[in-house]
Amino acid sequence: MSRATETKTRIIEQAATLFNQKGYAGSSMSDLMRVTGLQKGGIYNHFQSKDEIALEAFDFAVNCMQQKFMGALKGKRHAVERLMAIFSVYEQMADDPLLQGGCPILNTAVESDDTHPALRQRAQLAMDGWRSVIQRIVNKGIQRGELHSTVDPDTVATISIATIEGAVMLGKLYGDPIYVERALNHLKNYVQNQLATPS
Amino acid sequence: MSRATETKTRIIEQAATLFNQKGYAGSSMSDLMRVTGLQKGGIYNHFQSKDEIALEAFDFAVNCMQQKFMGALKGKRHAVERLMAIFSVYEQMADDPLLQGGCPILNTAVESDDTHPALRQRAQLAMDGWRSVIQRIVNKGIQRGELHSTVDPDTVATISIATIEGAVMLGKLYGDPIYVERALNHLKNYVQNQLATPS
DNA sequence: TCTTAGTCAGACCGATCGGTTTGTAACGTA
DNA sequence: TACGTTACAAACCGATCGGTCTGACTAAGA
Repeated sequence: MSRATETKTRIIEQAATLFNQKGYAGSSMSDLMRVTGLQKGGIYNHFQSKDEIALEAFDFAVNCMQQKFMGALKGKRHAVERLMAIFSVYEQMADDPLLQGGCPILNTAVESDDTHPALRQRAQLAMDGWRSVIQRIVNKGIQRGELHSTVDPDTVATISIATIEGAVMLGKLYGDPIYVERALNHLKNYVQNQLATPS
Repeated sequence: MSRATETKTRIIEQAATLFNQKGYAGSSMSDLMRVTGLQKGGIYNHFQSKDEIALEAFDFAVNCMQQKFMGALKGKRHAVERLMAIFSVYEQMADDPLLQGGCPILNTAVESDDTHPALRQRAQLAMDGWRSVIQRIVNKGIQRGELHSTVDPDTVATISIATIEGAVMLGKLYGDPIYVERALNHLKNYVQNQLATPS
C-alpha cells in the first residue's frame, strides 16, 4: 500500500469512528483534523469534500460489520444455527464494540432521512444488503425443511432487524447491555418456537 | 395567554418540528428564524440559548406523544386491550404523523448519546416514562390474571419499544409503512400467544 | 545521487455559526 | 390620551464553518 493510500485509509477509519459518534452534522473538519492529527491540506489532498469523506467512512463502517457477520456465519449451515450466529455477534458487540458509537446503519439512517439524500441512499443500500442476508438464510431454511414453509423471509428480516436496532438504541441511551440481551433472547425464542420445524 | 407566552409557545412548537427533522446539530438558528418568521432578537428574547430551546422543544414533543397515548388508553381496562391500543397509535401515526420527522425520543436518543448529556438525560427520562407505562399495564394485567404470572414487565416493555422503534427507523429510512405494520403484527401475536391467559 | 511527483502544513477565504446589543414600535394600563 | 413596559427587528460581534492555495518537505524512481 502506497503512502497516499495508507494515509487515506487512516483518515477513513478515524472519520468512521468520529462520524459514528458525533454524527455527520455534529462533526466538523476541525474535529477530523484533531483525531487524524493532520492539517486541512493533508486531508483535502485525499478527498474533495467533507461529504465524500462521510460517504467513504460510512461504507467502511458497513464493510467492517459485514465482515464480522460473514465470519460468524462461516461453517454454519442450518438456518436456525445461522440466525443464532447473527444474534450472537450482537451479544459480543455489547462487550467489545468493533466501532465506537453503535450501529452505523442505525445512526446514519436516523440522521440522514430528512437531511442528506446521498447518505440516506447509502444507508438504504446497506440495509438492503443486511436484510437480504437474513432473507436468504430463511429462504434456504425453508427449502431444506428447517423452517416452516409458511414463514415469510421479508417479515423475519424486518422483525429481527427492528428488534435488534431498537434494542441497540436503548442500550446506548442507558449505557446498559441488558436491553440488547433481552431483545436477543426474545428473538432466539421467536426463531425456535415460531420459525423452526421440529428436528 | 399573554403575547409573550404565545410567541414562546409558537417558537417551541416550530422548533420541535425543526429539530425532530434535522436534528439538534443539523439545525441552525437561521433555520429557526426561517421557520418562525422571527429575527434573532425575537427568539433570544424568550430563550437564553439554542440549548434551552432544544430542551423545551423536546419536552413539548414528548408531551404531544404522551397525550396521544393517554387518549388511546382512556376507557380501556383489560391489559391486552391496553397494549393493543398503544400499538394501534403507531398504526395511525404511519398515515398521519402528529410530529414531522418520526419519533422524537428515538431521534434524540441516537443523536445525543455521545454528544449532548443534557439532551440525553431528557431522552432517558422520556424513555423511562414510556417504559413504565407499559410496565404498569403488564403488572396490573398479571394482578388481574389477564396475563401469565411468569411474564416480566421490564422485558415486555423492552421488546415492545425496541421492536417498534426499530421498525419506525426502517419505515423512515425506506419511506414505507410496511415495516411498522409487520412489527406491530408481530407484537400483537406476541401479546396474544405468549403473554395473555386464555380468556 | 539527482530529480520529480506527490504529500502535507499552514495561511487564507467568504460564509455562517451562536449570541449580544440597541433602537423602536406596539402594547397594556390608567 | 399619556406613559411605562416589553416584544421584536436589525445591525453587529468574535469564533468557527467548509474549502482553497501555495510552498516546503519527502519519499520513490531513474
